Amino acid sequence: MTEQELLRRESLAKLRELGIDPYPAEMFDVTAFSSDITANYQEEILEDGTKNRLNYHAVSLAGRIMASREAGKAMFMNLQDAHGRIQLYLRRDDFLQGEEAPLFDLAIKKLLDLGDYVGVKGFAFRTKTGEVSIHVQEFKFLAKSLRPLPVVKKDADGNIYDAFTDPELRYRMRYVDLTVNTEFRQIFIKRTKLIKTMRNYLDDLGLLEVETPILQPIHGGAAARPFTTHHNTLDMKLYLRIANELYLKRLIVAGFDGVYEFAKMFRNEGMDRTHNPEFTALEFYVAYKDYNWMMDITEKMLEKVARAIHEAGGSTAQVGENTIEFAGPYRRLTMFDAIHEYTGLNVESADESELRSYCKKEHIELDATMGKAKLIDEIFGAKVEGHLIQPTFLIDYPMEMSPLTKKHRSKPGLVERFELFVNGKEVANAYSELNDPIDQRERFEEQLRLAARGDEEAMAMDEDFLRALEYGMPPTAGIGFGIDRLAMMFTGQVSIQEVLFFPQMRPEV
RNA sequence: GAUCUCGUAGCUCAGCCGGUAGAGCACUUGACUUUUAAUCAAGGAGUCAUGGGUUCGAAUCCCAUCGAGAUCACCA
Repeated sequence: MTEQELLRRESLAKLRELGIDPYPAEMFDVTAFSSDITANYQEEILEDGTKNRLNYHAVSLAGRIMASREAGKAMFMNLQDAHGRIQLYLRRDDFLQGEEAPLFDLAIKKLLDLGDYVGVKGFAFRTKTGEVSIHVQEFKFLAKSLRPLPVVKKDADGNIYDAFTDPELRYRMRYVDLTVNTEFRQIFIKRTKLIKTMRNYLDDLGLLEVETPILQPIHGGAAARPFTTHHNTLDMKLYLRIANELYLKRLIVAGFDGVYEFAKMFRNEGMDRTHNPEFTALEFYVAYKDYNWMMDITEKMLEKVARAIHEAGGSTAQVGENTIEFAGPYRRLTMFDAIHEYTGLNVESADESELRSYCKKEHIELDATMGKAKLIDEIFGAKVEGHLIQPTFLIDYPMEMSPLTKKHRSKPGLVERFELFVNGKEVANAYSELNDPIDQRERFEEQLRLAARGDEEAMAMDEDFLRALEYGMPPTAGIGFGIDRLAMMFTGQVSIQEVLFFPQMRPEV
């Protein structure tokens, strides 16, 4: 243990010797928050020049002591509660009566440490230097802190000194990060606002919020490597879901005409600043709709989200240098037109060997198993994706890449699919859902052929899902949103770790 | 998985053409009854990520391992 930790444990023991419980069980009645008092405190100057305090004559607040300044027989502290900070003013004379006599000199002056949770009662006033403060009349230890927090100081101009910035420590000890770097709390508050706004919007549309299995015997609905686990009683392999799509569609078969789920997904793949092994998706499915309807709904929903999060209610979000406008309509661009626009290639008429030689020329990595559809996807990823800064619906994908999507109503070889790109990143993926069970079976069989060729991410045949489709699924539109990526965009963050409370980390030694 | 950079006191960092460690804040003791990055005086605190090597001698040079970040690959 470090010197400071040992000293804090000694303080803890001494408090107990004084009969002060450092971890009292009874509740502490909080009647006010720091931010309300600093914002609303009022006083008047009387004719004789004395001050008359107009409100907060008796308040009770609780939080952590984050700074302490002794000034002779007086003391100033900064108390941090969930809403902000307020200065406390304590005078020795106020604590000299009766049994409480040792409280100031011993307990408060010597045994209180930065980071301790305390409760105080007193009245608000304004100090000589103009700061709204609490003149403390009663002081109670609520929880002792046995480790020193990093001390971050800010001067009058707002310059920050000794900021707690090491990303490893911040992510491993988010409790320290958010205690000390309180501005990061806003990211998570905005994230929750994002989810709530979406939930309210879908509820207003009449959709039903549902929960579907995380442990799945067949990992379906997306192309990704899964986490595997084992159920002892059933003695069977189970997968953590990589998607919930096939289960939500079963519920459409069941007769719910609109369902949604905010779902943690798990994918056993690389980690970087936009990927965490577990992440959150919103998927929703609505019967009797198609992907055109879904584009309209997406525009409306994201505009609502933007306005809910934007401080001034605007419909934009700032990501680095880019101001992103979330009010629709968004540009709708076919996959083929997009590639033509940014490369001059006509992929529709080109054959596989032409695409291959283009990729070779542009140093786009390939392998022999890639078919034309996959090559198109690679070219798109390398040449187009990064340019799509303002929200753009990329529509009408080649069928081979989209085994769960309905064939295009008028364009042979394509499917009714769109992905929404914002700031050069995919944030949503939507289809007119394939509901023809015979077509769906053929698509699964094609996936099996890809798997046999060595494609690790090809989808598995799901006989139960096919059985459900055979009973009949109405025409349906469905979409999945990457909530973490949206959260990054709406909070201006470039790393997914900044929008996850507890990003995945390697174990500490 | 590959490459590059980084890991020194509780925090933020300096020291790195080799001679067993420094600063600010935090901490301890003292002074100060309206201070606020409080101030003033004195003091304590480190297995320099871990293990090995080179050397008379390693925080410093070399190798390996662990952890982190960035870029790339896979993916959302």
